Amino acid sequence: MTSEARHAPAKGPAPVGFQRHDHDACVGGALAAAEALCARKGLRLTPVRRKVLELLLQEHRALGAYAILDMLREAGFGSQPPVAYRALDFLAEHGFVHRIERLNAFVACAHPEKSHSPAFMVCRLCETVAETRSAPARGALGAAARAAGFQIERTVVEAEGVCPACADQAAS
Amino acid sequence: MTSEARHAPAKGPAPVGFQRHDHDACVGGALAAAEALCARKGLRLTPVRRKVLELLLQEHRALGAYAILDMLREAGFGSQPPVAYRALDFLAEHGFVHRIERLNAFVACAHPEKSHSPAFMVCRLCETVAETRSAPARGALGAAARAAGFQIERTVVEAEGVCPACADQAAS
DNA sequence: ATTCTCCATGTGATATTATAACATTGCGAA
DNA sequence: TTCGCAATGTTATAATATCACATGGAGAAT
Repeated sequence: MTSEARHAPAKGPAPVGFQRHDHDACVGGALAAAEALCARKGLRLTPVRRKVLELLLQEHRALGAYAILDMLREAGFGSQPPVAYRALDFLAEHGFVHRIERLNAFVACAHPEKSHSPAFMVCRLCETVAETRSAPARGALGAAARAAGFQIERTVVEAEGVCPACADQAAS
Repeated sequence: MTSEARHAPAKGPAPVGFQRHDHDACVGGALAAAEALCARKGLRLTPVRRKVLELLLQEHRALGAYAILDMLREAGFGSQPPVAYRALDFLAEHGFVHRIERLNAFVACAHPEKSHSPAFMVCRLCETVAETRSAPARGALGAAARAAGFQIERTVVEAEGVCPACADQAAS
């Protein structure tokens, strides 16, 4: 047995889709893309909003609103909950971040360009989150909804399990 | 426009799968089944636990822990949060109720007999919840998980939208 | 250029959801 | 009997989220 039953949740930038990658380029690119998108759509990516997005991109995993709030405080922004929640609401509304219901936390969107129906894989050990796409309304759920006359507007799909890194560590 | 934009959340027993049905039989049957199942598995369906299950079956929609707690108090049980949470934890662990992450609330399971991977349809107007089955690990999500080496243990699938009753009311 | 309006932000207070920690009780097994 | 254990009760507190209202700054209307 290893000395910790649970991994430290914060150990350097975590993987996207559990893969290592060039993180600085990833963050910079995503921020630039977000700015371009906001400019095109007439949205205001204000300093707080930009900072929150940057923090989430930097971490590359789900952060709670209060963790974000702490970081905002350190960066010189307001430090009351609504500051964080408002920025998160804006970013989520426009698809730059997603809320992970299972964790009451937020994660930067992996492909904010096109609107999509996201699905997440959440590691129960290290809380890393990977995003993928889903089409839940296409399968059994969609059929049930049509049968019941229920109009689906949005779907929450979150798989809980163990990521490759934690599985390796547990096996060792 | 009707006089209320949002339905009252509590108006008599709400539908299962949005259909009307014989509710007393439904509650009684489910309670009896739960007792039988507990007896078979050596689980203790104590008075608090039974009461919580009964309340959820009776309401037939998602209730928050504190709503349940109020009802427990009225029924003469302990009135501190752990009383409700512990009963809910037990019931959820053994599949008698499900937690709706989107609402931070709980709903009685529609088919507790067999273990299953539930999916929910949650009306954003009246908060009625219908349960169906899903096989999310079978589709795109499963493929992504296999590709990433992620081991799925459990899935949360919740569709948010408008139920038939609310859609009718909005159209009228 | 002034004023107006709107949206974003800042702040204090509070609501809602959830858990920690510890005492007590009651039941079945040793 | 008494031991152990699981369930319950209770106090306190943590974590998450929203309300309400004041302030400030950018662009439009005048």
